[in-house]
Amino acid sequence: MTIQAVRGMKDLLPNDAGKWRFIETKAREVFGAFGFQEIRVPILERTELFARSIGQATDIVEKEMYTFSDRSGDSLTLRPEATAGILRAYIENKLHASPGPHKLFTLGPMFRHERPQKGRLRQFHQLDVEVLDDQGPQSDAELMVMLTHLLERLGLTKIVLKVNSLGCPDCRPAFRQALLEFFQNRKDRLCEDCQRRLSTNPLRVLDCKAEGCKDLAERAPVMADFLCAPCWNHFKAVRDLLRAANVYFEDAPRLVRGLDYYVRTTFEAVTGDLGAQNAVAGGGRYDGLLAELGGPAQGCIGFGAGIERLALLIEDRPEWQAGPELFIAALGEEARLWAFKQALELRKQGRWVELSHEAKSLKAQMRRADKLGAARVLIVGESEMAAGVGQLKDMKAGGQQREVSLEDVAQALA
RNA sequence: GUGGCUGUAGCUCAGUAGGUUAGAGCGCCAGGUUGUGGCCCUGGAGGCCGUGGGUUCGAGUCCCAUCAGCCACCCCA
Repeated sequence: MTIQAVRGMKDLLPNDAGKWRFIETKAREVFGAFGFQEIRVPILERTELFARSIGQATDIVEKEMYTFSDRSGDSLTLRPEATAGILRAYIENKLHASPGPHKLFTLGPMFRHERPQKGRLRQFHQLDVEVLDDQGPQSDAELMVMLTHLLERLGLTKIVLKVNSLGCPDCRPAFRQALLEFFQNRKDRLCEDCQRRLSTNPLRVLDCKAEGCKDLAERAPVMADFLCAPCWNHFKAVRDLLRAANVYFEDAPRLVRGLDYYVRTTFEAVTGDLGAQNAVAGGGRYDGLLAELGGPAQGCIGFGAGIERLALLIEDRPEWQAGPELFIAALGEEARLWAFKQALELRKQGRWVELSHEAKSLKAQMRRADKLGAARVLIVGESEMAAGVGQLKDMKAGGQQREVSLEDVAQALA
């Protein structure tokens, strides 16, 4: 049997690469304008790093990581998300020694052993952005403004930003307790999964999709009522800043994110066009995590955006399929040799030039030029070689043709 | 990890109650034009019918397993 790709891992073929390039260049432009600098970190880290940062009880750590021991017996895992590695690098390279905030972005593959479906792969790619060493609500707002701006630049308008605050270690316990009591008293109306969640992570009951749980969640206590003064002020400031920036967003009191480390602000960019996978980007504040990993006690916030999911929402554009500037159609040995050399010459000047490597009929060469989407074709046959001229044909403008000197083809193209 | 659906040419799909050489459209190649693409016409190449077993005189068609894809749950990007 022929060897197949590993399940959930897709090839990005040339036809689709244009869209990815579009996403990545737009992202670099936007991130750059907002002062973010690129960082690249390994996709393989010690397992412990993820276990400690993402949270032992999360699905990701419990059952979705690609973990294995290497030849020296160390337990390594393919990164399921980008934040942990960046924080590790930040601490290890003592980036915190210089004054913050540090604005970083990275992009690349992540790995989660889930069952693949639309918009969900085992190897997927994220644009990931982090602000390290900054507590202020401005960075929360700035990040969301930037995300919104990026989505606009990508031509995505049907995406809604959802915002919530999860409070902090000072105020969340009371909320959690209230939630627990509320659901405990109505336990029989929860789905099986949620009954289990009550003991593992009661907050997750809030965004369960089962009807009964949803109804109940509507009437459950909301975090906003439990936020301590600092958290409330922070939350209010963030939302005021978003309004000041004219960013449309919706309060999502039941938005809970899967990773343990989030505090205060969490947000998600959602769409209705991706089936069950409605999030194209998600993030939040994780103030305690850096210290947890042995770094300084600095506030941090970040988000990740799924490149595949963005790509699913973006329509193809003709300019991503641009063809060569020139196709040289040569007939006869002498002309073919000339074409070979001429093509190389033009390519050295940075022009995209194609030609047929086989002696094919003019018709076949023309067809090929058309298929490639060549802007122009230079026809050189035996009589042309003798006369030192070629027929330059414009493939777009109705096939107009004119005679040009073979002495300086580059000039004729200008 | 759980459940449902699907798997036939490069692509999108037909394929009658199991019966001889498996079809179409698009794409590809060639010719129609001694040297001119896109449209049209003609011809051609291309298929271990996902894979492995089984039932049967006979399996693309039925059964089982397996792999992959899709959809939902779960989870999230």
